[in-house]
Amino acid sequence: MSDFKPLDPLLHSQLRLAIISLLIGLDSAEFTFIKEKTESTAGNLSVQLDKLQNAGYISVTKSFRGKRPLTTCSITKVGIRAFEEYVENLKKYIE
Amino acid sequence: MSDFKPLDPLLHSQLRLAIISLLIGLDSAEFTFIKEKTESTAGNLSVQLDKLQNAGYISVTKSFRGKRPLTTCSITKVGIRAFEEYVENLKKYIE
DNA sequence: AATTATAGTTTATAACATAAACTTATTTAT
DNA sequence: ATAAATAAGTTTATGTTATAAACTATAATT
Repeated sequence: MSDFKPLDPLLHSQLRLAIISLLIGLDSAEFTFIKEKTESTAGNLSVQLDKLQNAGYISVTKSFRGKRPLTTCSITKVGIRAFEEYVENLKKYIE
Repeated sequence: MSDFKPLDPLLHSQLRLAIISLLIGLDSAEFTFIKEKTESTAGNLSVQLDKLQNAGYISVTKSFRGKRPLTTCSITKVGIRAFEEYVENLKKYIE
């Protein structure tokens, strides 16, 4: 029972894992907030958010605050489930 | 204190993590044993063992069993320390 | 009116993970 | 004795990734 289960490659990435880790504790988060918390560059963040969204792990809403673009993200149920499974599998590697 | 510390890229890789995870519980392990346990291909394993060795995380000894080549690996103190730190950092992401 | 700041997106590139092909030697079968 | 198959890896090729750099568009400031 000490098998190494495959780790979801979408989550086994430092930045995407940090994003999900952050979102799982929040209702939603803004692009700039995620950027600050994860200390990522905007470009990298933009790309990784896209991937998570395409996988259905997060939902991304684009709107405006005043006249400025505002990108808001939140984790989906699919994302939560994927994260839980990832963590479960990962633990076999690190315990 | 919920900062996302950088994750050692050498360990944040499914196969290398599995290798280290395996070796940390053993005195040493043979190439073929690691290959079976991690369900990796020989090529991939060979490459990843090289990387871990170059980083000083494992030591690799090449000898012969009878007339066949025999590659034996074991984790080093540096490797143990790196793994411990990796796990410590990783936990911030998954707790 | 220029410059700087905000909020991102798109593109380019270097590193990576992985599989496929290859090497060298050893058994086993014909 | 020779050919085929197995063992134990290594090397090379390739497709993906992560990341940074460059860019776009608008807004605020000097």
